[in-house]
Amino acid sequence: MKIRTRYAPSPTGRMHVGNLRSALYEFLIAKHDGGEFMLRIEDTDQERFVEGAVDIIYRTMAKTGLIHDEGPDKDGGFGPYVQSERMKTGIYMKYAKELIDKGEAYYCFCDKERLATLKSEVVEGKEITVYDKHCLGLSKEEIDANLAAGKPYVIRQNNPQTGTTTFHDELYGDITVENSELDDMILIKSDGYPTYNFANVVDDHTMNITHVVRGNEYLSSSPKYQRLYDAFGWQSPVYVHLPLITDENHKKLSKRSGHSSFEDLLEQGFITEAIVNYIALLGWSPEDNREIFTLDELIRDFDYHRISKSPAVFDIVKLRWMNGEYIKAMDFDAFYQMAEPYLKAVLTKDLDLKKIAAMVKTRIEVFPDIAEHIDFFETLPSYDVEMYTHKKMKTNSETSLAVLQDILPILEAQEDYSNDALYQTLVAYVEKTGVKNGYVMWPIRTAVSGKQMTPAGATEIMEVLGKDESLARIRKGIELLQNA
RNA sequence: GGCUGAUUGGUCAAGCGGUUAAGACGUCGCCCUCUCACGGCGAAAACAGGGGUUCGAUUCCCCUAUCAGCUGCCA
Repeated sequence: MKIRTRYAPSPTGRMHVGNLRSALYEFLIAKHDGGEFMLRIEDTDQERFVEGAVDIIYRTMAKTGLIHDEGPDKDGGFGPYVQSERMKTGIYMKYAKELIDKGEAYYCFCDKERLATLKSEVVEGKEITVYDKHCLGLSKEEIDANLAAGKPYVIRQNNPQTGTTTFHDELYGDITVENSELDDMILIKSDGYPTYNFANVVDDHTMNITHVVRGNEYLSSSPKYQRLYDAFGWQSPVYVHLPLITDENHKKLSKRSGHSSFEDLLEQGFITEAIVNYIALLGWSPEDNREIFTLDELIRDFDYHRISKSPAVFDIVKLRWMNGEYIKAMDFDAFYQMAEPYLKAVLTKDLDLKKIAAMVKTRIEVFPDIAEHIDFFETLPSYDVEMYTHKKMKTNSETSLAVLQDILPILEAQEDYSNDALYQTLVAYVEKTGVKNGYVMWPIRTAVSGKQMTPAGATEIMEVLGKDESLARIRKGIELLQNA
């Protein structure tokens, strides 16, 4: 039987990397097996629903290539399954009533006031409530009367108070809990919507989901879901619970912890493929030591049995490194297309942007890094004469002044300002005077850039700057050194 | 508090009874070099603690500690 998985987000905001990773793993598990992947929007909480959140999910899935295989018709393709839409068919209520008939669930008419009296303890500001099965004792007549009177109700699961329940997770093994620990959770809310707990089970079964893949935070409520499957007489799916992704403080990622949503990362200059690649490795590793994967390669190599069990810290430093690897591997045209806006944000003069882009390609990790490398092309920054002193190059203010004064006429006479020609000229000068390359190159590069570090050497910079600007900057350097 | 889970260098992570305990990021050093970066080479850096089981435990079991998640008419 083909594997069928689903990504089931609730539309409450941007997709952070934990959500994205769940979607990715669910996609990969299905695709590795030649199976099918579904998208199901879990919007049963009307209060937390955020306008536009479904679009964000949609955009993110499309951009990352996690395309679902099935769903209601939409724009000539497949839309997502949407729980609020499915609810209109009465599916959840139908199944809830089936459970009531079986004695596995019951109507509960308790109001908030009564529930409040059940609160037993306060731990870290959280009140602990365990429902006391009060309404389980209602007679058929009482229930009918309440219903007829239109009294608000919920439907609760009826869990036994003795014995144990066990379910199996592919990663964590058998997990057993005492039934007395199982609260009678609400299946249908008083607004008629199902809770996640219930809708999830009903949908996964009716959609023939074979592998339920979800975050670790559901591990402790899974026994309750297992009881639901058992109550219906349904075969339970294969469970794969994923370890949490945390921030650098080892706390569960949330919308406030940094800027770790997929769209935030894009805005910070990360590449989609690098993000997907990086998060694939956050909780999973291949048999070999490879780290760079395309989506297709992930599909081919992904074995969910190798998913780890312990939480992983989202490390933006390593993501930056990986992003840099992707940038270096890009072909130049694709790189230039993405780099151009960042170049133009800094450079307004008529300069050869492609040459500058090429200089910077191996030096950046994310696109916004470009700015700091190229600002000197636009205007010569003011700099200190100390910059002419470099121990390894054996240069200082005096030697630099001498070199620059000596070289100036040669550069003035030079017609060809291409990198190659300039380099030849300077190397010839170096050989003639018997000094080291750096002894000459350092002062020139300093003069034309005004910076300690540049994305290219002296001659490449002069090539881009052109003869007039290069000479002007060198003269300015001489002046600076003379006045020091 | 209760329940469940996790615990290999700062981070990701291999290992699935016997290893000099991989590799990557980061850090540091060296080489390359017209500076920096790229690239190459190298270094420092880990099995939470205590009991078992075993000829032998990072690997299996128990306890403790720590961390996390759940404990909602949220998912």
